[in-house]
Amino acid sequence: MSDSVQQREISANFFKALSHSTRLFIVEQLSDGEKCVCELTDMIDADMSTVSRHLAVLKNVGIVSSCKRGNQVFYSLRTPCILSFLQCIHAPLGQG
Amino acid sequence: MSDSVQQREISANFFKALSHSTRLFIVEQLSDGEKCVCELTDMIDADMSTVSRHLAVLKNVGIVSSCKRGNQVFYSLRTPCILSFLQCIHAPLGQG
DNA sequence: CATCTATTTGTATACTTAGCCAAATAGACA
DNA sequence: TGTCTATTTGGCTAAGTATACAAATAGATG
Repeated sequence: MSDSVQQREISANFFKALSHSTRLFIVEQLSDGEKCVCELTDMIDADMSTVSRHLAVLKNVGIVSSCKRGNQVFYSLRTPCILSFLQCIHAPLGQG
Repeated sequence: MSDSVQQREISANFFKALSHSTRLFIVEQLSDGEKCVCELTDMIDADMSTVSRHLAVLKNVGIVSSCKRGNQVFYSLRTPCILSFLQCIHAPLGQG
């Protein structure tokens, strides 16, 4: 498989991870600093197991990383450059 | 629905449109200038109906626009800023 | 060690997406 | 008008995704 094909698959998976509003919400929340699953669950209208699965999706593509302390798992944003993406998207989409 | 909730849905749909390697390929091809469906179909190992549906997905979220001339439909990139996204993604993902 | 809290994973269900083939549509042009 | 080419849409199937609930796991603490 050529480099560019492989790169497109990586990018596609990256975008797929961001293609759910709950996961975008999580990314936004983590831009303030790390949060544990239970804190995020308090903010999201979904079962903790669902939130955990969303976090796993983000982690799989490298958008967040996790760190266990005590019996809590803290997630943090590994690629803050996503935040500038988000701002960048809004502008062009609004233009037409 | 609050503005930010709505904005997240828009962004999520935008990312969803980019979350398929065939569609990323199309975006790359269109960065060179407009192409008709048949040209794209020649480059992609899929039925023309499939390519047409991918183009419709991109058009729905405003990533491409279309223009009919004769009996051909030409698609072009409306948000070239996606190309800088793509470059931007690769860097952070490679970092760990 | 028993048990409590936080998290993840198994499983089932409902929904969505991708793909193909075939049929419909639309323009060009004899 | 009839027909050819380009494109889109209908309908189906297979595969993937989101979600909840329940069960399993792991650390903390009595």
